[in-house]
Amino acid sequence: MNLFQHFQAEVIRQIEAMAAEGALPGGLDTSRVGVEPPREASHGDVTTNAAMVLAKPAGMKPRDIAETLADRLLALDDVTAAEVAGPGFINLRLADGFWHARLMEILAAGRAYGDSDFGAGTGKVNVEYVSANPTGPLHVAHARGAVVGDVLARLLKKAGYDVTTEYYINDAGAQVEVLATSAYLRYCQALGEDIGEIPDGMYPGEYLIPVGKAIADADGDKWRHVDEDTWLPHFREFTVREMMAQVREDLAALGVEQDVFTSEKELVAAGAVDGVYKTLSERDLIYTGVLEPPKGKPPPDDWEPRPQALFRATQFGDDVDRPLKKSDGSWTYFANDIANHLDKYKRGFTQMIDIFGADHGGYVKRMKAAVTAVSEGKAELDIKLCQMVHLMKDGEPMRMSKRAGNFVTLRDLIDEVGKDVVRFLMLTRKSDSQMEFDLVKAVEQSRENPVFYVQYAHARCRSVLRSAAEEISGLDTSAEALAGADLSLLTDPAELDLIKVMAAWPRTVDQAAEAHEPHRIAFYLNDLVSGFHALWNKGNDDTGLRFLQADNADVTRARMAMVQATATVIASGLDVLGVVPVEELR
RNA sequence: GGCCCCGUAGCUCAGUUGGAUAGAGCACAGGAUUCCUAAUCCUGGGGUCGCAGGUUCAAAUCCUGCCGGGGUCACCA
Repeated sequence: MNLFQHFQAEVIRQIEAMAAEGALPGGLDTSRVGVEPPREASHGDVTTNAAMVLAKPAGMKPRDIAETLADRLLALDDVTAAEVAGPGFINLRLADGFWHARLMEILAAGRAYGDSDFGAGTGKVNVEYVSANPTGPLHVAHARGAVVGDVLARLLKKAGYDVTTEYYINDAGAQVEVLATSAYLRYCQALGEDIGEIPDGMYPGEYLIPVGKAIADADGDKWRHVDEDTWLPHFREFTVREMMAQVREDLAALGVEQDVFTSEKELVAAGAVDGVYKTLSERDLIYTGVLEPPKGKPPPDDWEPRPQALFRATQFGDDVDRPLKKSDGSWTYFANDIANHLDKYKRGFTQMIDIFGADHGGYVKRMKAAVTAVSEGKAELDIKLCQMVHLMKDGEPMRMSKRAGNFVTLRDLIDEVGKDVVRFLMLTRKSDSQMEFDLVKAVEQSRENPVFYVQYAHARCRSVLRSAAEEISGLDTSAEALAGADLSLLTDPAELDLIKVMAAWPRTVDQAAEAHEPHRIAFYLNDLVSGFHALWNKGNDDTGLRFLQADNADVTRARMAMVQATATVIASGLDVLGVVPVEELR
């Protein structure tokens, strides 16, 4: 239960009742009435701005509305206080029993706690991420986008959205030709020829050596004595297939498995781009024009003003119209990507989310413009830009040179710190902020390391539950048994505070999903867990607060219910992050 | 030069889509362990929310203009 949503509905019901009694004008717009946690915990459990939002349209003073509304809210079940404060806030305090009921809810729901129907019925959502060139293994720069996309998708699913995850394979460009040629060199090498240095512009990576060898093993020297036109298609297809297999393997190692892989090449071959061109032309959204060279900076050496087919992106908010064809007559990447997004629209997706690297920032407006155009405004595209990740080692920046071939692959990173650490830490910043990723700090076991901090709390919960089962005979610590505990024994403010954080989980899920901000889950977990560690340590000063009370089975049972619930909510959050909660730390 | 992102405590960052007296961690100063893992916790100081206007009951948040950092700018993806 999203308790804030629950009380929002109550507040609106009371407003309508007031209108019916003539205490408020009828037909007021309640869409801006919000129910939120107060900024200050001392203000209560939930707060509403209703009186302030309604004051103007109702032609009344906020405090007058607030007084009446507060009286009505006080009469509700579970509300123990309703105070008017500040310019017209109404602060509610809720009964302990309400919080105990939330604990029951958690025990009953298990890790599904926080699942909601928030996004149900809003249409199909497509999340596209990674979408790297199949020209080599994924490297660290892809890690952030992969995690952000994957966790966003999991988050949206938890919030009830109908989600499909997708990888758009950029297998149609010139880079793929270069890749095939590079693989051909390795093929010659595998046949025993001396190929010398890999020429500039080719892919020098060693990962192509096994590809060349595989072809040599399979086909012998049959490609050695034919024209490039003959061998190129085979090498292109074979190598791309190999690279994609590796990409999928690397993603799987990160815990990422996408539902749909769309090939740019196949899209083009199927005539999808021609279709887009035709449709847009018919709607007069394409014309032949000449672009101006960029101002401020000297234009590229080979710049020449030439007429080309332009999409009227400016009609949809872009800064300039964008070219659809290259000088050799083939489609631009953009043209193909329009077809990609139209294809998604045709497959029924009205909400699309693309995860891009920050270097594609300049591409955002045109892609949004294109989606608006091809869907005639019926589909929405949100683009999340992931800023750069700077790899560090114990505080020192790690300089990576792609030319020297010593760039760090995604696989290297996973092997070094583990997939769960990569996944969690990538979400400890909002995606549009740059971040540092320190290989040493990532595996440190200290308060500074949020992954550890959260895992430690979960392990502590499990540890207490194990100890309780051992030390108190006859104590059943299964969730089912604990659901029968007398929770009214949980009365300490510190205990209730922890339960309140747990009860905020469903709202966190809804809000993070709506905002498309998966990092909020990591921050929530940090908050939750710090509440748990704090309560744990209160037992140092006050032994009466320890979870385990050897001489009081009833209290222990109630506290075990709380500990079990804590572990459950942590696990529920880690599930969204795709991180496995640990039973113990070693 | 255009566009996009960022600018919040000494440092690293949150800030619930416009709410009340702006919050954490690190660092600094002090304190807690006969105990379920002290791998943790508690207390304290520390701020012109880059600057200046504007919008309104209310702005770190929205608008405009500057300043600083990063990214990007036909035909690559």
